[in-house]
Amino acid sequence: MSTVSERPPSLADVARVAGVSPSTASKALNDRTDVKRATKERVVRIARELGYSPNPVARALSQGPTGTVGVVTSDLEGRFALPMLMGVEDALGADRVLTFLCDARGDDMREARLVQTLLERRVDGIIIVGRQPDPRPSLGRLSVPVVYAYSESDDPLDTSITVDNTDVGRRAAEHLLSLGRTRIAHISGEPDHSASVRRLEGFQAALDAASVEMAGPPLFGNWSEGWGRAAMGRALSEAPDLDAVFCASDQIARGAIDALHDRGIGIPDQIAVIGVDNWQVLAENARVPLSTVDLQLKRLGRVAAARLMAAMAGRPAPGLEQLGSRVCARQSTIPLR
Amino acid sequence: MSTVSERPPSLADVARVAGVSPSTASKALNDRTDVKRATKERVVRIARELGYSPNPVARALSQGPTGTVGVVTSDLEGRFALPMLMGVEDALGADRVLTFLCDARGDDMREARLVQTLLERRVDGIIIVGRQPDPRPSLGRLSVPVVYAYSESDDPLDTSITVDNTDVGRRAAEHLLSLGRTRIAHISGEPDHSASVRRLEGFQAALDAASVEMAGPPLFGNWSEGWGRAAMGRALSEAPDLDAVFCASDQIARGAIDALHDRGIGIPDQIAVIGVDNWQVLAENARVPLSTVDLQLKRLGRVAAARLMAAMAGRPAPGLEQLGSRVCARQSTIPLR
DNA sequence: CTGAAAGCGCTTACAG
DNA sequence: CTGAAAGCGCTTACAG
Repeated sequence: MSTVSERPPSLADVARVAGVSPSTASKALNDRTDVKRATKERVVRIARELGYSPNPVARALSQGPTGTVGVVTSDLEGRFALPMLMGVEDALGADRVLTFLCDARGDDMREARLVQTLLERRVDGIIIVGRQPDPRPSLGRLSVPVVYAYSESDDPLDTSITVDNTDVGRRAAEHLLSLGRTRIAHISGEPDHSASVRRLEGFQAALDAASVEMAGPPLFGNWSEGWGRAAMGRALSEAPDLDAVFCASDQIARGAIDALHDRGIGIPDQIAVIGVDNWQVLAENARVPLSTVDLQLKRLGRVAAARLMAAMAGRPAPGLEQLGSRVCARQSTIPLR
Repeated sequence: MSTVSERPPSLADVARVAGVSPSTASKALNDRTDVKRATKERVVRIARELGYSPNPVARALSQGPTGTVGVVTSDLEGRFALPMLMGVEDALGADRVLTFLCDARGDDMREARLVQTLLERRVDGIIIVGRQPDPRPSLGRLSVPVVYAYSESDDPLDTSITVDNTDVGRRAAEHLLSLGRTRIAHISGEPDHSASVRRLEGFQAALDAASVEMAGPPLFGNWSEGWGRAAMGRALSEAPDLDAVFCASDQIARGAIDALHDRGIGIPDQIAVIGVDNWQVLAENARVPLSTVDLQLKRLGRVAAARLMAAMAGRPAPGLEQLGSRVCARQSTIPLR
């Protein structure tokens, strides 16, 4: 237990001890030109000795940028926001720029209020993290830059960073094809989510390119394990000679694995299974560890933060940027030797 | 798309339009005494008309509190921090107090740096969210109040809010006993986690109180599904006449359910299963929806924030506060009629 | 009941 | 190269 510090040393304290004016001390500490080398070194040394750290509140008041950004999410319950948050933190450098995290709870009014509050707090920028990869209404022009992550803004002049879901479908297909599988079914999620639609498109395109036909029609339902269990049964009756299944989420894939297991069907020797998300706790702990397309959400967070910083520095990059994904292969597609 | 606003109106602007001095305007807006009623109303009206909102940065500089708190977590990957964060946000009121969220990534050095950064930012208080319910080193006395949530501080003079894990074990046992089960096994997690130890204690105590003997020795391993699957088999050979099993986490319980399912054992008619965490995506989607002891982490977050606000208001409550849990019954213990 | 003045801690033209 | 002065936007004794 250290003792309670009095008042933390101010610039004025440093200046007094160093025997210079506050203005000079400020310049010395901020690497401004026109400070004698010796003076600068002395000030810096004394600042360190005194344990001086500039008061960001005061600095913000006089200087402009506050060194804070706001992150508004709607998915704190879910698992998508977290990896993105970590990426944002990485890119921002938690020591330099701090993030205000606010959860809109899926309420548009609440979101508007939060954005307003962040603006009042004079954040330097805002990242809006969506919860579905579907377009969402733009916030319009604000007094600070805004970047939309995961869900794109419906205004093409805004900066949006999302997952390229056709790429997801394509990679899943190519992975299975590369293993020699040709009787591939597809179990998807909600039919009206763009994630479902785009993943199917990419999947279909890759099959087409390989002149392989999909085994049975794509099955749409929801994103749950229960649906995965049910749909797997249906897929098997549509195409009894299946040798692989592409599930549009890890939860669905977990259900599919259980359904196959119950029928005594070997994974991956008889049927290979691949999911989407790389949600570790689900994928690694499946009875057969699950191969999956990793959305690389942490990277998405990093890119979003990088674009935000660029915009704050006066270099906005309007438009939609879609990030690629990556297959993470485990035993559900690649048997242990 | 609204247009970019010029400079937001300042107090001085409001004062000028209202024909009063900035001091008077400030008092009027802040409900200070000694302002003529009419004056006050005029200032308030004009402030509203101008869309004035006080600059929190300036206010913080002159007044003291910044209206911000820091939350340092180590579990952004995991699922425990999130519900707590939501509780914190609820209690703080996201419109009044904003939270800086920082993830220490399980690195003590990084944690120390983050706390330092938060202090420099002049947060009004700090909440340290742990990732295991084991004691963690105290940060010592800081210049602002600190509350430890989930993991308690090793200094009893700090304010810590945690889950009462003996209560967890007790409730699980009482729930199963109330259903008439008497041959109850226990599959736990890591043997050296206090969560494991305390949950066993509570469980044992409740069995003792009912003069029921535990079915076989408690099984320790880790918190994973894989362990749950393996341990369930072992529990069955230790006590073939089992009629219930208390798993120390939902993940373990999921594994146990799978193992029982594979053996054709009916849940809950033959064996009832209860887990801990109420991690919805796991519990609700199990092939038999999982009964579980809910840790009420959101509430824990709310309580932690409430204690922090009390401390910031000069009413600290040192010591450890352990919060009770609650059984959330689903079909794995209560059969559908 | 109102306002002039000082101050929170820093930065930045501007003079010297 | 250095420092006095003004200012960022607000609050709070203190005088009137």
